[in-house]
Formats: sequence, C-alpha cells, structure tokens
Amino acid sequence: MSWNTKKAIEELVRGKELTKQLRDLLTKSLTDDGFVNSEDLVLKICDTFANTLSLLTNSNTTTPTAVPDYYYNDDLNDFSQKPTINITSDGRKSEDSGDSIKSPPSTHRDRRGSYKRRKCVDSRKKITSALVDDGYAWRKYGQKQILNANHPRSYFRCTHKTDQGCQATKQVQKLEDDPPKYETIYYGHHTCKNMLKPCHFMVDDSTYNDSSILLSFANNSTLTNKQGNDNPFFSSVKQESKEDYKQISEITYNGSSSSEYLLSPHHHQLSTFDLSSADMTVLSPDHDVLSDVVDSVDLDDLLQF
DNA sequence: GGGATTTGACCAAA
DNA sequence: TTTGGTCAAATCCC
Repeated sequence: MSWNTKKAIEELVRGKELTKQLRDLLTKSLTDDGFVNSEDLVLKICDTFANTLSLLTNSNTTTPTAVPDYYYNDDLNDFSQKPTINITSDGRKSEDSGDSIKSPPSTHRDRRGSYKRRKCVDSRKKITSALVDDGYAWRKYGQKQILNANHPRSYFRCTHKTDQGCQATKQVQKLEDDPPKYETIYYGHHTCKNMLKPCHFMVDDSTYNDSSILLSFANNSTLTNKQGNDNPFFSSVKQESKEDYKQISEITYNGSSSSEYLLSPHHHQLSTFDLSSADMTVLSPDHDVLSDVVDSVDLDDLLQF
C-alpha cells in the first residue's frame, strides 16, 4: 500500500468522524456556538474530501514530505494560521516554501523552480458559450499560444494561493469565435476559505431554520433533520423523475463524462449532482434557501466532494 | 502604492 | 527538439 493510499484512508476516516460530529450537531438544538462549530466542521469535511481526492489522484507519488503534517492534525480550527500548502498535484516544487518567499533576483535564474508538465491529475472540463464568473477569485499567471489552436490559452490560479496555499488552477481557452465557445479546465481543489461559499448556506444564521438541509453521500447514508426525524420530503423528492431536472452543463471529470442536474423552476427543492462514483444530493424544503444555493454555488464547487 | 496582468524565459515531459 | 505549464520582472490599472 502506497503512502498516499494510507493517507487517503486516514483522510476518509477523519471525514467520517467529522461527518458524525456534524450529524450530532444538526440533531441538537443549535445555539450560537453551534453555528460556529458546524461551520468549522463543514470546512473540515470539505477539506478532508479534497485532500483525499488529491492523494488518490497522486497515488504514485511516494514522497511523504509532499504533504505537511497539519493535514493530519486534528487541530484545524484556525485555518488562517495554516502554513502555505505544499501539496502539489504534479509533484512540482512548491513556490511557497520558506526560502522562496523572497524571490531571487533575475540574475539567479538557476534558482527557479522546476516546471513539470501536468500529467494526469484531477481535472474537470467545462464548455461554455461565454466566460462566466465561477465565484472564485482567480489570478492570471500566464498565457500561451497552443499548437493547432486559434486562440491562446490563459492560465489562472486561485488568488489565495499565496495567503492560504490554495492550489486550485484553471485553464481557459477560446475554441471558436462564432458562436463563441470557451473551454475551461479546472485542476485541483480550492482549499481557501472561499470554498465556504457553497457550504455556507448550511450554517448561515439568516437562512438556517427548522427546514434542515440534507446531505446524502451515495445511497444509504442520510442525515436527519435537527428534530431527529427522517425528513419525509427526502423520500418524496427521491422519486422525482430525471425528466424534471434541467441539465445545465456537460462536465468531464477525470476523463469520464458525468451530468449535473438542477430541478426545473417549479422544483427548487432539489439539486442533484450525479458523479461517476457517488451521488451528492442537496435537499431543502425551503424554497428560498435552495434558490440562493442555485444562484450562488458554482457547480464546480460541489464537485469538490 | 499595491494588486492584477502581460510576456519572455525557464524547465521538463513527450 | 518541441511543446505545455509556470515563473517572475515589467507594466498596467485603480
């Protein structure tokens, strides 16, 4: 068993425990403290699954030092004090190591990092007819004319790469002029606090009410609402036919196609993201809450699970 | 002045 | 050797 596989298992175990804690939180009467804790737990859970995906997609990496210890530290309460993340999807030397904070003068070109070409890593491809704001702050770090391409490819990284060590990147390339067609490929996962955006609806004071939101991973693990009852809405919406959903975009996830579905306007209670290996279902009987979700959550954010 | 963008150079995979 | 991905100085913009 490779080192990454072992660590992936550790991450999954940790995610399981955190999910249990979140479940317990949601089944209790929430206090103000409860909101803070649940938000923290959601952040940890998102982080855990993102880490696991990174580890599994780099299972051939055998360099233990590629992942800092804090990833496996139970005390993750203060994300602002995390050191910059050195986990890399392509094995490239991190630019955020301590000695690279002060950039060497241009005359010391031998001290530049090694720029390994991206191999098979966690990626999601989107084809859109326009450049759309995906809700994250990106910083352009390069542009390149690609062979047999009519337009240059632009390279973006998360704005929070330096301050939070977020390793998410994306490439945008215009494929056609008329009609305009853009291909966006996302690499890695956001570990910055921006990733709270899609999850925030679950714990936000203004939207959290008795109508709990259910998260369903795969088929048989569901959360109950905070009264401890199985939500009858869940069973009812599970019977909705796929024809009621509006497919909003075609996504390629690590090379295999999967579809995302949103409910048609008269069924705002359900949003299902059907991935290749597991279903993630976000449920809410609260129309307004999920409307906010649909409006504010970028699909790619949810794919981070 | 600080953050974002541009662009040529650098580097390694193919 | 070619090509794609990234770096980092120069430049732009608010």
